This record gives sequence, structure tokens and C-alpha cells, in this order.
Amino acid sequence: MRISELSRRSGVSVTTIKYYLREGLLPPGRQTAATQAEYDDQHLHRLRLIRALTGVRGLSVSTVREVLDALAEHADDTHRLLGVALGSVRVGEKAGQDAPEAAEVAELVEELDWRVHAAAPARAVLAETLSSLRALGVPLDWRTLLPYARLAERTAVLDLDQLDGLDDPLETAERALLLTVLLEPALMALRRMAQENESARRHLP
Amino acid sequence: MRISELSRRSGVSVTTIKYYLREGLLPPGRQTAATQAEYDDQHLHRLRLIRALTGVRGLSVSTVREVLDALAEHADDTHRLLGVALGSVRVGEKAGQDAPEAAEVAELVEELDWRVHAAAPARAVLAETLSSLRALGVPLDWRTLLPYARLAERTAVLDLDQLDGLDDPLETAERALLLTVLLEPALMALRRMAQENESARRHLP
DNA sequence: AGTGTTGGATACCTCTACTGTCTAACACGG
DNA sequence: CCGTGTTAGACAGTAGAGGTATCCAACACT
Repeated sequence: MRISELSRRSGVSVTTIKYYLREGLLPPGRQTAATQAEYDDQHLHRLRLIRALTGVRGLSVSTVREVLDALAEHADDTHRLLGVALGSVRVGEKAGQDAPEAAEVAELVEELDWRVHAAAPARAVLAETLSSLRALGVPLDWRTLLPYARLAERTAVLDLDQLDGLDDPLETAERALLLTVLLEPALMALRRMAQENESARRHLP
Repeated sequence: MRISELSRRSGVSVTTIKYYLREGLLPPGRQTAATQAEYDDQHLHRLRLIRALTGVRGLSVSTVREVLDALAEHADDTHRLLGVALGSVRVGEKAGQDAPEAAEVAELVEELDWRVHAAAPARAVLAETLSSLRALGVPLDWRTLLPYARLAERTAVLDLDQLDGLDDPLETAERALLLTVLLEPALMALRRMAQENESARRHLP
């Protein structure tokens, strides 16, 4: 198919598709002539993927590029992918300086007996969160996070279960990415609703 | 204290503080003369709050304003606050059209027996997520989300527990906000680490 | 009186994510 | 083979967000 059909089928404007091509988010089509190129279903799929990551999850174009690159590079190693590709998506976006709370996070990981890379960006996110909340007068230490971590453990089991039974490593890698990244807003939405429900149970007749 | 001291103590530049004043994120100081105003610890606290919401969580300035306004307005009613203030923070940011998956979300809520407002933005987030994932070939229905929802339920209990024993309703409201919003990146970070650990357990020696 | 700091207003800047325009090369019906 | 429409690729332009810089007159401190 040509670019205009790709545009019609994906709902993304031709100019925006060209922009994604320029930015390297979308691989170029197969050139059939000097001013003509062919696109296929892979391009359509990739385009939907890009829109889901930028739209639903709100990732920036450059982050999407990093994630997609990591996906292509480490598709043969699902475990590495979960570390590398997903590590590149900073949960709180953009990096900050490392807080002195890093040691506390290490203590938490130790207590949980988790095998987590020492340089995992998620550690920094936790440290920053602890630091900010304390500066705002909320007394919170790693012990408070422990029960949350136990629930996260069980969430992760659910996540990994959904990758079982897939043969193609590339498909597995992509699904891992989708479940991790796109499910985040959904999980937070569930938490909000659960809070509302719990709050109603406690405070309402 | 004057603006320069506020700047020094908060680590936020004078020009940025002026910008927040202009944008209505920070209430004006007490005027002592035509070109002089006094700021106090409340301003310092508010400034830290703003930086935490924009920095750690990545909220936009306009969203922060909405949240802070809702906080001031409904501080006397913690339950409403959880609905109103937190509802204004779209989990996936910016609104999207409502997907046909809305009915499915309703089914999920029914099955869970949750008391959740029919217009809760979180519902739309769930519907959109289901819709996007399906378009990308991931078979996912509301039954898949059920176990996640059960874990969310328990997370919410932990959240609400931390608001117990606070007397001042305004303090309760603010803490509710902080725990809901600032803990989000932390919970997602825990999930990432738990996934890495679980993946290691399954795939590594 | 002199030096430096404020508040308030306004102009300007940088980055992101697109969008528009242009050109030359095609495709295709008649 | 002519005319109309589409396309690839290059590049300039735009709108919004989130600040930053500059200016000025009015203080404050010494």
C-alpha cells in the first residue's frame, strides 16, 4: 500500500507519518521508484504501536524511539528486554539527581530478596519518591513500602503468566512491552477506583 | 521572608516563582509596600508540593493548578476529594474519545461490586487501554483484569490505612493527594523490579 | 545619598510534536 | 502522450508548554 492508504487505515495524517519516518520511529517503505514506496501491514502495526505509546501512555517521541530500538535489538532475550527496553521508560519521566535514600531502597530490595540489577532506574524512582514525600512532611520509610512491594510481586506474576505459551520471541518481547507500559495507566485507574470504593465503604453510610 | 529567601530555601529560581505566582499555583504574598511582599512557611510548603507534582510525577502546570484548587475547595470532605481532585488527574493524561469497551468496564465494576461513580475518568482510561491493546493483537478482556483489580483493592486498603489517625481534614486531604499521586511512579517502579525478579526466577539459572 | 533588592509587567527563548508548502517524479485514464 | 492527481523527500513554519530575561519604579539598609 502507499502512504495515503496507510494514513487512511491508521487514522494518522500523511504529514505525521512522514514525520515519524524522519524521526526513525517508522522504518522506510520499500522503494519502488524515485518518488514511490510500498508499505505493508508491519508498518500499519508499528504505527498503531506508536500511537498507543504516545497517546494512551503519553510517552515522548524520543522515548518511543528508544523503546522500539531496544525491542528490535533484544527481542531474542526476553529477560534482557524487560530490563533494557522497560528500563529506558523512566516511570516518572526525566532523570533527577540521586537521593540519599538510595541505601534505604537497597535495604528494601534485600529484605524482599529480589534479584534486581543494581543500576535499575526503578531504584532511583523509589528513592526520589521517598525523598519528596519526606520533604513534604509525610513520614514514610522502606518498611511502609514492603506490603506494596508484596502486592507488586503478585502483579508481576500475573504479568509474566500472560507471556506464557508464546513461541515467537519477537512477539513475546512486544507483548511484554505492551503489558508493562500500556497496562500502567490501567492499573493506576483500577487503584483510583478501588480507593473510591474503599473510601465509600469507610466514610459513607 | 522575601522572594529571594523563598527562592534560596526552595531551590526554585526567583523568575520561576514569579511565573508560578502569575499562573496562580502559588498564592500571592502579604503586601507590605508597593514593591514588597512577605512570604511564609506555607508558601515554602506549597512550592515544594508544586515541584514534587511536576517533577516526580510529571504533571503539567495547569493540572497542578486544578488539583490544588480542588484540594482547597473540598478539603472538608475527604471522600469527595478523592473523587474530585484525583479524578482531575487523568492517569494517561489528556482525554480521548470514549471507546465501545465502556460496557465491558461496567461489567468488571459490577463483578467486583465496587461503588464507583458512573462518570469516573478512570473508567474511560480502562476502556481506552482495552481498546488499544486489542487493536495491537493482545487478547485481553475484563476477566483478565479481574485479578489485577483484586490486587488494586488491597493496595487501596493500604492507602486508606495511612490516612487513619489524622485529625486535621486539610492535612488528611493533602496526604491523600500525595499518597495517590506521588506514590504512582513508586508503585510502577516496584512493579518493574518485581517483573525483573520474576523474569529472573523463570528464565535464569 | 548610594547601592542593592523587590514586585510587577512584558518580551523573549527553547523544546516538542506536528503541520504546511514546495518540487520533481511518477501513475493512469482518456 | 497529455493532463490531472498522487507521492517522496526536504525544509520551513506553527502552537503550546514551561520557563527565562529584562526593565522599571519603589523600596530597604547603611
